[in-house]
Amino acid sequence: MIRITREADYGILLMTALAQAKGQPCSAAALARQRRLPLPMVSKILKTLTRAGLLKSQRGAQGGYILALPAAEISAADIIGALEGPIAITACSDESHDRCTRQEDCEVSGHWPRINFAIYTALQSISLEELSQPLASRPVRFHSLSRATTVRTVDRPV
Amino acid sequence: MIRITREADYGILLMTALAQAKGQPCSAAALARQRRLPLPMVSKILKTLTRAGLLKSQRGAQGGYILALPAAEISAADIIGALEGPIAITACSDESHDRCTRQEDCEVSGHWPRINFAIYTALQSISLEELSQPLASRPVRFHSLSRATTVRTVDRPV
DNA sequence: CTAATCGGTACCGGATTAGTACTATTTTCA
DNA sequence: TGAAAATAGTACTAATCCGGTACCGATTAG
Repeated sequence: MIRITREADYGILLMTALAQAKGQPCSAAALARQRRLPLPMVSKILKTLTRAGLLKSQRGAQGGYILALPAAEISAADIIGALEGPIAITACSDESHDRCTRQEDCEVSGHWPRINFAIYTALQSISLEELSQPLASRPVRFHSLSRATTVRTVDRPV
Repeated sequence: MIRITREADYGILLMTALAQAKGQPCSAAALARQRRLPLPMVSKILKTLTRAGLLKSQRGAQGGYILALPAAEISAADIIGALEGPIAITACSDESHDRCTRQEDCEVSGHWPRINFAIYTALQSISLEELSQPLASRPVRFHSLSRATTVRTVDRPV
């Protein structure tokens, strides 16, 4: 399973909360209560998102965080990217490519960027605005994605 | 950064090797040598891919592995899915959804499937055949994906 | 019957991540 | 002017997860 860190997971939860607050500043404590997440973690994440330019912070009493941009202009890729660094898959395809000493033999190395780009595009096509609209009809349950018809997979217990 | 396990990474390397071998059975040892990967790991991965129906195995002397389907009919999603389970992001969106006790408060929970589906589609659009063609022009270096224009991210040292 | 090869399970060490604690800085408000 | 509220930053710890290994059983060719 492709994975992102819990930090990014929480990040999306927090950003949607802020999007729904529509301009009203929210303190880290209020957000943590609302989403039932550990406060220190929430603080940390909000700080990172602020440094990334996705949030604006106001210190002092009555302070808090607000979105730095309209929700429509923030994508899932932005949020995840801010919290996890550049969106890229695999040890072989990020900046630390140097240590991949078998580059010459690694015929696919040049192909990972294509895969990464596909994923990046997919994530960028989803805006925070969409994510923060409580969906009307109850969840279409995609949870186990149907596999390709020609192929069966084993379902590992997770 | 979004990550897959090294298992899936190796899996793609091995599958491309087998695709290039075009029907000629390859032993685990031969593949490990060719790709310079640790043999036990290679064994493990090939076994999993076989169980998933992507490879056929032949035991005994002169045995080995071959693709179970034409390379054009195998996608990156198939390979990654076989090695990592269903393609899904985050603890909150897979089968073990039960343990996500804050489901009611979690407005986005219904949206993860959309994100997952986008990624799944992106991965499925890339066939093993494409991946195993040594690309003519040397790698377009996407390595650091350019971020959204409106947003700056901190580059964590990886 | 022997060697080669795949099949399966159990286990360990190390890296990464989640989470915490503490302190400094800034701002509001009485 | 001082106290309280809130963010900012850094350093640290504990637990989880993953890569990798070892070992033995099963199967087939010659």
